[in-house]
Amino acid sequence: MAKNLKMKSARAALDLSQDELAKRCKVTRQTISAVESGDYNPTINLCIDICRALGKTLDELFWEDDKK
Amino acid sequence: MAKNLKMKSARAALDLSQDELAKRCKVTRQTISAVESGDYNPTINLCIDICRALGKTLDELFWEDDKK
DNA sequence: ATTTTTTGTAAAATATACTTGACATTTAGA
DNA sequence: TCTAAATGTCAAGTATATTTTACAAAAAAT
Repeated sequence: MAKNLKMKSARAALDLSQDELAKRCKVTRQTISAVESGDYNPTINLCIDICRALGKTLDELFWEDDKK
Repeated sequence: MAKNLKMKSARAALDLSQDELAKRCKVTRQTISAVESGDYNPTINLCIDICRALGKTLDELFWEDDKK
């Protein structure tokens, strides 16, 4: 799976560490790290929590409109 | 959790049964039923598969912008 | 009215998301 | 340099998403 660079840059834009984002989403730093590195299939609720913490929507962080 | 009526109506608009949608998403009918009834926390990959099968995006089917 | 399809739901089993704890490496600041 | 914060990753455990099998009821079709 591809790395989630959109999420990584959205987090960087807010100057948040993985640990800080993890706390706001009530998961562990390892989980955030795994989601960003892309070798993961997180639940929609976690994705929504991440989006809210980063001020983005699902489409902005987790949707790829290129076909297939 | 609230029922996912956006998903239910998107499926109805295409005249697809839960079973048919389930096959296209490679999950069981029960899983689709649970997602629609809302007492569930599906994975993002399943959500994406459902969106693609129904011709919608994540924001259209799984995002609530009015929440807090 | 009767059959067939669709849907709701439930218990037990399996697959996997997520945690906990830990250690190594990289990056940023002093 | 030196140090601390940030990140990558791994193994083992726990929580939960998803499957399998099954039955009953609602809706649609004949």
